[in-house]
Amino acid sequence: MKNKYETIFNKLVQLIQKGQYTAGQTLPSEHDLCSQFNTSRETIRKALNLLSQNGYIQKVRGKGSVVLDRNKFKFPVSGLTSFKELADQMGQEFRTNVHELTLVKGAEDVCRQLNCEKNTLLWRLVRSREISGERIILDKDYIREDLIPSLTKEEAERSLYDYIERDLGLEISFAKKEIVVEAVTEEDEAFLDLNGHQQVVVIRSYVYLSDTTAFQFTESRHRPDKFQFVDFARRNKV
Amino acid sequence: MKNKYETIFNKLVQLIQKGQYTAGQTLPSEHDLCSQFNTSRETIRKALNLLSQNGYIQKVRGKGSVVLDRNKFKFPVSGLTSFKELADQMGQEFRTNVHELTLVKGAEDVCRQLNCEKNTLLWRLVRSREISGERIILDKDYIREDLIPSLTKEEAERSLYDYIERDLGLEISFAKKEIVVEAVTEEDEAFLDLNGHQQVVVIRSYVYLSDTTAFQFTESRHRPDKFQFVDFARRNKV
DNA sequence: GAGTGGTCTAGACCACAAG
DNA sequence: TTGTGGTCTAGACCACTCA
Repeated sequence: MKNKYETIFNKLVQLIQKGQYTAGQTLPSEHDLCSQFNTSRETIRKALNLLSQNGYIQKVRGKGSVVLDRNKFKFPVSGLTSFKELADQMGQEFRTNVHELTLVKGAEDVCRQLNCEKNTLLWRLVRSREISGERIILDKDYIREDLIPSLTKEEAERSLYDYIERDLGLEISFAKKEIVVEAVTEEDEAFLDLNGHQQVVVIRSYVYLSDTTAFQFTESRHRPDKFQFVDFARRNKV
Repeated sequence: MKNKYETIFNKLVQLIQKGQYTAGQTLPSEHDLCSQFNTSRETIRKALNLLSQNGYIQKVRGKGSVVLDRNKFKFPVSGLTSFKELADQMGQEFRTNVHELTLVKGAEDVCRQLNCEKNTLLWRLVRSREISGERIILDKDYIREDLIPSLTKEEAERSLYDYIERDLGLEISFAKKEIVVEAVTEEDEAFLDLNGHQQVVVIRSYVYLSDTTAFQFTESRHRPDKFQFVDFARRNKV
């Protein structure tokens, strides 16, 4: 809540969620919003761009900012949504089991992805995720020890992102994700309730800090019947 | 090539691809770019935001715009990439087979998604996609006939997006995609080379025009061993 | 302290939609 | 014709990085 435009964005999200503006209506014009929030038009436009990027509105030239039916879009997962955020959003009961938290010397392929020397010390963190009593997801994380020197089972059980961003003050900047389908491994069979499934959906993520260093590689393995990915794509406009 | 900032964006992309600026280097400062392109700083910043959104650079406060190693990110599929664009990008040989192009009365579920009355006339288009001689992808499209009155097999074999955007002048604005894994259907078995796979990866897309009307629903069914999805996510900044 | 990007302002002109 | 959003300008001040 520092930036003016983020503050305005948050305020408008609240209003939309409260039903002040409903789907199909238009928001007040940019000119009006300037008066309401006592600010310049470019600042209002930044706030509206955030709304647009998050699927709240669609801007139509000559008409205005049309409020979208966000229920149709459920939740935009594209982005850096963590398991905790996701489970919170869906109102599901969930549990995290930490199976392994060790320091290992990074294998060649992992280190290449993390842009560090072979044999750099890495945290290896293996967690299974339980929703409604079933172990659905197996998360394997590799994290650079030189960047995150201390890491405990308790922090891993809560949320890694919370710990890294809130407690350590590191800023996560962007991530690349890759989704493929692969055959199950022994690890999958050991830690997941597979219900006879032979394949899992694998999401590999590379997470980067705001100084462009890669610091984490995650492999998230999902039972296919419980996997869903939602992406909300826009055409480029700035 | 109308907008100044898009022109500058395209120019900078060219320079990066030609190796004028390589990974790890920084671009000239925003101030310098203002002089070079004889424009204002906000305009330069819009061009740089496009570069950032497309994974070419990362901006670091106090330092500059760092050029990223885009090979590491291959191609960002998140967005409205069509099969043709994708195949072009990957330099693969591909072929499209049109199996069905008919006018049908929309079933209830499809019409609800397309935000139109039940029994509205819809084009039903079924295509399989062949890469290196294997039929890997089955695309099923439902398109509102009132918006796209004429549609021929030839257009469907080329690129639907080309036809809609270039020939009809309609502007595609945004899309929602959902990815799930499902059991194979009889249609899959008829039109795909499944190689014994029992499940397919299903991408359901809802495509919207710039006036917020939904006009297309697509179900894209992929053989799991050939499926890959790459997503490039950023933190919100405007 | 000099240089970088991040935010913000108060204008301007344009393209487009709708009455 | 009026009102809308889209683009663009020429400044300003701030926060951050690095020598």
